[in-house]
Formats: sequence, structure tokens, C-alpha cells
Amino acid sequence: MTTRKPAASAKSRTGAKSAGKAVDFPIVESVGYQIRATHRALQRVLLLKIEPYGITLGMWYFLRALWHEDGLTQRELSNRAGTMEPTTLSAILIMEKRGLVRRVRDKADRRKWHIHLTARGRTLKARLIPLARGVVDMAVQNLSPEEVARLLEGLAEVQKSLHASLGRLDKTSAKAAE
Amino acid sequence: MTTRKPAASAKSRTGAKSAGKAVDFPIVESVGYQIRATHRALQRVLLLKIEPYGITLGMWYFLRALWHEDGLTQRELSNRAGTMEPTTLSAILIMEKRGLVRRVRDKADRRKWHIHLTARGRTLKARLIPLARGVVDMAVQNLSPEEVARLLEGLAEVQKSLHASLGRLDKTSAKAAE
DNA sequence: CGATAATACTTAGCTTGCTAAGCGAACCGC
DNA sequence: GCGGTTCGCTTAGCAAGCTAAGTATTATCG
Repeated sequence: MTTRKPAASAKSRTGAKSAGKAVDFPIVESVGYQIRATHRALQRVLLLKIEPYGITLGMWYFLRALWHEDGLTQRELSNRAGTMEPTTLSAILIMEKRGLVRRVRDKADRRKWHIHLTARGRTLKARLIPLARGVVDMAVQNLSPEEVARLLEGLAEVQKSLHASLGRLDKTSAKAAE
Repeated sequence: MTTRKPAASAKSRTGAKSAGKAVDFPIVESVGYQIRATHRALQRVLLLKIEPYGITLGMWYFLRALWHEDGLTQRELSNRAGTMEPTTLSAILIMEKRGLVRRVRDKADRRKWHIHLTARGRTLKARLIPLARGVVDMAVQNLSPEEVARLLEGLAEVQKSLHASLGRLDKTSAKAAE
């Protein structure tokens, strides 16, 4: 039962950067690997904290968005949470079933649904936001505020490059751009 | 069809840090949100690069581990890749089906299986490692080597804190710890 | 006005990852 | 030397996310 932790003990950075000449690319030094590992560790801890309240990770970022701005449409929610529409939809349906949100059709444009928090959904904010903040604070406890800021900037830069690259790849394969 | 990108345009950092007094916790400033977004962007780009070779993300970290050290057992592979055994198993079975690896039972301990690359699996290394390195290099192109090192250190610190916290949480709920 | 295009959501089906629980092989203590 | 425990893998089933391809509804243009 022993709760295994697959960690990786990220040591030995900046070591043999170009030592292995051709095809050696130590996994532990890879930004990709570390991002993935950090993401999963964070998910795991957050889930442990929020699941006692009946909230899953799948709902989390949508609730965050709704607490900040109620009545969003599904597309707006997708954009806020950074997910595709089908992902958003299934999360909404589950949240609706659990009585956290209500779907209301737009009067003017009947294609749209507005997602509104119920009283129950709204109430959770006061409990869960501090809890989430606690997780993040714990996660960065050994970093100074400047280091955290640099970490966020680094991540933002990486995302910018990746999105730019994605744009290029899309255009290449689409070909019929405009 | 338009290949939507849910981005998020991470602007406005360091803005209203402690403005919202109590329960305002801007999602964009959260390390958790940014880690998740970066992870997904990275995955997407990597997938686009490797799928022409018939490799999926599910196989990727296992191949990485095997290229570095062939003949690992499933548990060893799980530890190297940072996944749980069932995840490892299903990836192995798929890779076996695609002719990338072979499973060989341990003579001495018949519980164990050793996973060996086939010639086909081994050959891919020379093509895919440079490709992956290209993705990572592209992703960090706007960061100096020092900034990349700091990013990795930051991620490692965050993971360390998270794993420590996980250990505590486990012990709490297990209670019967020796 | 009517045909066509665009928009907003939905459905179907897949992938990657997990936990919980099972099964056979090896080990350990008496 | 065999009964219980541990170990390594397996099975079952679920969660979160995606793409591709629908279905309605609204907007647009001749």
C-alpha cells in the first residue's frame, strides 16, 4: 500500500550540457519533464484538499472563473479556463448535476447558454479559495517573492514561444490560410 | 474548423497583488494555473512533432527511459517516467503491439518482466531525440541559459515542497505509520 | 428574401493518467 | 516447510482532456 512517490530528485543540472555529443538528452534536465512532474504533483495535492468538499479537479478552474465572473457562456468559460468546449461542457453538466451551477439560455441569442452559480456553488468560494492559496503558498514556500515572480515570467515566456510555434505549425499544415 | 487556441494571454502580472483583500486570487497569477497551461502547450507541440513517427505522448517518457537504459522492469520504468504501474503497463502493451519493445520474463524472479527495445524501437532514438531537443530549445528561446537554470531550480523546489506535503498528508490519513 | 457562412453548443470516441483491488511468485519466521 | 506477508504485475473502472464531426441558431450578402 505504501503510497509510492515517483519523484525524480532533480539533481545534476548544468552538468554535461553538451558532453554526450549527439543523442544524449538527460530527461531530468528537460524543461518538459520537469513541467510535467510539477504539474502532476500540484494536481495531486490540490485534489486531496478539495475533494472533501465534493469538488474535483475537472471543476476547479471553471469554478475559479465563475467565482470571479458569474454568468459566463460556455465559450467564455472555455477561454477563461483554457480548455476546449467539450471539456467545458462535461464539467458544466457534472457541476449542474451536483447543484453547483444552473444553465440559462440567452434570450437574445438562443445558441448561447449562460452558466450561473447556485447559492451552494457561490458559498464554496469562501472555503476553497483560501485552501487553494494555501496549496500554492506551500508549494512556493522555499522561493522568495522575486523567485516566484521569475518563475511565473519564465513560464509565461515558454508559453509564448510554444503558442507562436503552434501558430506556425498550424499554418504550415493548413496551407489555405486566408 | 479554425483551430482555436484557448491561450490566456498572460498579461497583467504583479498588478493587484493584495488589492482584493480577502478572497480574490487572480487565476493568471497562480503558479498552479501557469504550470497547467505550460504543460498543455508543451504537450501539444511535442505531440505534433512525434506523431508523424507513430509515437504518442503516452509512449514518450518510457521510450526516453529505455533509450537511456534498456531492459528495465515495469516498476523501474514507472519510477523513471514518474507514472503509476497501470499507466506504465498500458503504454508498454501498446508499444509491444507496435513492435517497439519486447517483454522478457526474468529467469530468477518470475514476477518480473524486463522491457527491451526492438531494433525498430532503438532506431527511433536518433530521429526523435534531436526533435525533442528542438522543441525544448524553441520553448526556451527567449530565456537565457541562466534563466532556464533558474526555471528548472524553481520547478524542482516546488516539487520538493509538494512531495513533502504529500508525505505529511499521507501520514495523517494513514495514521498507522509504524 | 433566400442561400450560404459563421457561431455556439453537442455528440462520439479516443488518450493519458489515476486508484482500488486482485493474482501469482517469492520471502520470512517459526 | 508451510502460513502469512511482501512484491510485481494485472484488471477494472473512472477522470480529465482532446479532436472530429455533428445540430441548431443567427448573421450576411447578393
